[in-house]
Amino acid sequence: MPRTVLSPDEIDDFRERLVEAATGLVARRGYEGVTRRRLASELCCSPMTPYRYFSDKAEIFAAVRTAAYQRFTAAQEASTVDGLDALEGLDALGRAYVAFALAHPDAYRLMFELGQPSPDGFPELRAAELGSWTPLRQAMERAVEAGVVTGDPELLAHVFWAGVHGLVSLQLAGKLVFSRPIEELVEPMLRTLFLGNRGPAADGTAPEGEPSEIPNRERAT
Amino acid sequence: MPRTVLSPDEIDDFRERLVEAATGLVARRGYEGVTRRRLASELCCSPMTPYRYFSDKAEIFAAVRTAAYQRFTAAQEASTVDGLDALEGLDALGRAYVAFALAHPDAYRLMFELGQPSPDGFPELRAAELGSWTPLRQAMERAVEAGVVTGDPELLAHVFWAGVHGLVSLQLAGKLVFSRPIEELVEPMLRTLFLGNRGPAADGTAPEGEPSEIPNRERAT
DNA sequence: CGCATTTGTTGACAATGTAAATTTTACACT
DNA sequence: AGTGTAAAATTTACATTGTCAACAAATGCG
Repeated sequence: MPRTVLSPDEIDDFRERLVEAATGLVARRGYEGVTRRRLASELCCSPMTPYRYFSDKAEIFAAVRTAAYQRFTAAQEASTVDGLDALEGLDALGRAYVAFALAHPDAYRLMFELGQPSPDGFPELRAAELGSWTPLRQAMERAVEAGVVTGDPELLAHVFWAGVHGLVSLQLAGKLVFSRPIEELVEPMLRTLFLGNRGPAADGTAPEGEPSEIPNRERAT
Repeated sequence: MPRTVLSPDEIDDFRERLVEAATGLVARRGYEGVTRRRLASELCCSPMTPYRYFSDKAEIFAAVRTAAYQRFTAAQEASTVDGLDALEGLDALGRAYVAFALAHPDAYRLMFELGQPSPDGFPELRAAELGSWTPLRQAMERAVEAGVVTGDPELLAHVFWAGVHGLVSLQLAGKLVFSRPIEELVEPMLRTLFLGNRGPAADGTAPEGEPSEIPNRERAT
C-alpha cells in the first residue's frame, strides 16, 4: 500500500505550472525550443522530475495543446456579446477567431499546424479540440435558423472555418503577399462567405431561376 | 589554382539526387525522419558528404521546398487546358490545387506549414514560392476581366487562395469533422467564393442597390 | 522508531546536427 | 612516369536532445 501519494491537487498544480512554463517557452523560443532540461530549469527542478507527471514529451505537448484549445474556445465564446443578431454574431466570431490567432501565433500553430501528432490516446485533447469547434457550429445553426445563410449548418460551418483558418494560416506562415494589412483581407473574406451562402430564398436576389454559371461538373476527374 | 573542381553539372547532379532522396524520406518517414545520416545511407555516401553541397540542413530543406514549389506550380499550370472560359479555368485551378495538396500532403506541408523557416537568404526558394502563386493571380485577372467576379484581382486571389488553402490545411491536419468526404466541401467552397464575389463590388464598397446587411464596422476592436 | 513506498536526482545511452581534423583522390607540372 | 598540392570525402569528436535505469531522499504507517 502506498505510504505517500501526491494529492490530486498537488499533481494538478505541478502539471499546470509545467504547462504554463511550456506555453511560455513555445512563445519565447519556438516549438523546437521547448526542451525538457530548459523546462526543468524554469520550474527549478531536475530534468527528470516532469516524468513523474507526464509519461513523455508527447503527453506534455498534449497538455499544452489542450490548454491552448481551451483558451481559444473561451476567446471565441467571449465574442458572443448580447444584442447581436445572428449575422453580427457570426461576424464577431470570425473576427475573434482571427484576432486570437494573430495574437497567439504559437498557440494557433500548436492547435492547427499540419503534422502535429494526432490526439489519439489523449481524450482530453480530443475533447478540447472538438470544443473549440462548437462555438462556430452553434453560431452557424443560429444563422441558418435566422435565414441569413442557407444550407447545411455543418457544411456551412466548415466552409466558414476553412475561410478564416486559411487566412490566418497563410498570414502566420508569412505567405501573404498582399500589399495592405491583413485586416483588409478579413473583411472581404467574411463578406464573401456571407454573400456566397445567402442562398436562393434569402431575399430573392439570387433566385433559383438562375442555375448559376458556376461550373458544376462532377464527373470530371 | 584548383587542381580539381567539381563541374557544375556534377554539383547539380548530386544536389538533385540529394533533394530527391530527401523528398522521398519526407514522404516516407515524415519531416522529422529526414536525418543527415539516413540521407547519406540512401545516397551511399558518408554522412558528412552533403556538407560539401549544402552548408547546413536549412539549406537542404530550402532546396527540397524549392523543388516542391516548382512541382506545385507545374501541377497548377497543367490544369489550364484549352477551351475553358475564365470561370471554368478558375474552378479547374482550384481543384488542381486541392488535388495536389491531397496527393502530396508532405510536400504541401513543407510549402505551407506555419513556422517553416522563412526563405530569407534563399532567393531561389523565394522565387519558387512567388511562382507558385502566379497561376492563381493570372486566372483571377482573367476572371475579373471577363466579369465573372468583381473586385481587385489581387485581393480576390488572396481570398480564393485562403479558401482552398484553409480547406486542405484543415483536412491534412485531420481537423475536419465533416461526415462526408472532403470533395463535398471543395464544391461548396468554390461555389461560395464565386457567388460571394460576383457582385458589383467586393472591395469594401457596398453594392448599390442593396445596402447589404453585412456588418460593416471597422472601428470595433 | 523502523522501513517500505513514493518522490526526486544523477548518470548513462543512443541519436541528432555540426565542426575540426584527417585521409583519400585526382589533376598539373617537372 | 612521378610527385606535390589542392579538392573531395571520410572519420573523429562534441554538444544537445529525449529517454531509461540505477540511486538517494523523504515520508507516513506499523
